[in-house]
Amino acid sequence: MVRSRIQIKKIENIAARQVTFSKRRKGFIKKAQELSTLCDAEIALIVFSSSDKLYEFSTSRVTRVIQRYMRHTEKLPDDEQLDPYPVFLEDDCAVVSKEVEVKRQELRQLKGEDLEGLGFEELVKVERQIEKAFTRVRRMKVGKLASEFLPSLHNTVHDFW
Amino acid sequence: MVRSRIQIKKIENIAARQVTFSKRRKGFIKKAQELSTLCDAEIALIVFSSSDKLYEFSTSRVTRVIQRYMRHTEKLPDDEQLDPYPVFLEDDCAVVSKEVEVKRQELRQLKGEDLEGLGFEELVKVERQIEKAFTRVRRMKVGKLASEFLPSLHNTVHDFW
DNA sequence: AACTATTTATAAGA
DNA sequence: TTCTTATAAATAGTT
Repeated sequence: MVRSRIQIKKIENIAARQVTFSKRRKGFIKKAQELSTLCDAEIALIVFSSSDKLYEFSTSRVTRVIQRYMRHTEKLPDDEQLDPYPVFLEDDCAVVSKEVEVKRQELRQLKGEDLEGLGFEELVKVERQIEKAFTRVRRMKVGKLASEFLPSLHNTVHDFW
Repeated sequence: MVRSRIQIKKIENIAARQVTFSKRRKGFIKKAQELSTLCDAEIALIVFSSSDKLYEFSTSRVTRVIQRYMRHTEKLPDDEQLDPYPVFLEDDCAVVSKEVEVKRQELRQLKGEDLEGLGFEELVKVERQIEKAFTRVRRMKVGKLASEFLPSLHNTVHDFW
């Protein structure tokens, strides 16, 4: 890039890394600012340094953009519905045992364990299930937060997402 | 910036704006990639064009960075391990039935269903479980992709970002 | 923190 | 959209 061209790979020297981070972060955020202004784009930018410091930029509130992002990504092709819940057939000890095994397996996979037997496509399905679950849980959590802990801040919290 | 210097203000001509957006977006995302690699930073980047199209970049999953951002700004406690897997006690039909119920409930919750009965702290736990599962599944999926489909394209895929 | 030789990004034009 | 190219901007190494 300058006095000499550099390789784009992690800078191991910590001091040098911090210097570069500081310089490039400045340029990077300037680019974000220019792009958003010139092109009327809504941008949110979250950066955690290797020393765990948070830097952010956004044309509006970061959380507003995040909210827009969530709305956008949740509209993704909704093919992949959750498999219909297996029907419980008979109150029979053997059948029940079998179901325990099935549930255990399904549960382990949703926990990200026991994945070795799955092919790529199946992994993608599991991933989508988890992604959806995550969205639902988070929404519920934020709702709880609002109703249990911050009853007087409904509007604030609601806007937050 | 080039043939002539420009003012940083909204480009009113739509075609020109789109051209600039396309060019600068590319450069901008490259800068994000370089910054994250050189400085070992975690970055998430969300861009909505003026025509409402979404572009994103992230060193990991966007929602992972968002979650870290939320933790950082909300200062949520970062403890909470996974509950140990419930032990299967007796090969007894009643117990098995009971376990089916427990598994069903756990499974529904991991799928993001049936969450009404949970309090905030429990929801945080479920969320973390899901987050971990997602990481595992994603890692497994990428591994599969590499080994099953693109054994000869490692470098290409790696260089892509 | 400043400097500056180079590389990189890019505005305008084709 | 893609390419070309002159010039502005960013920045690696140095001080």
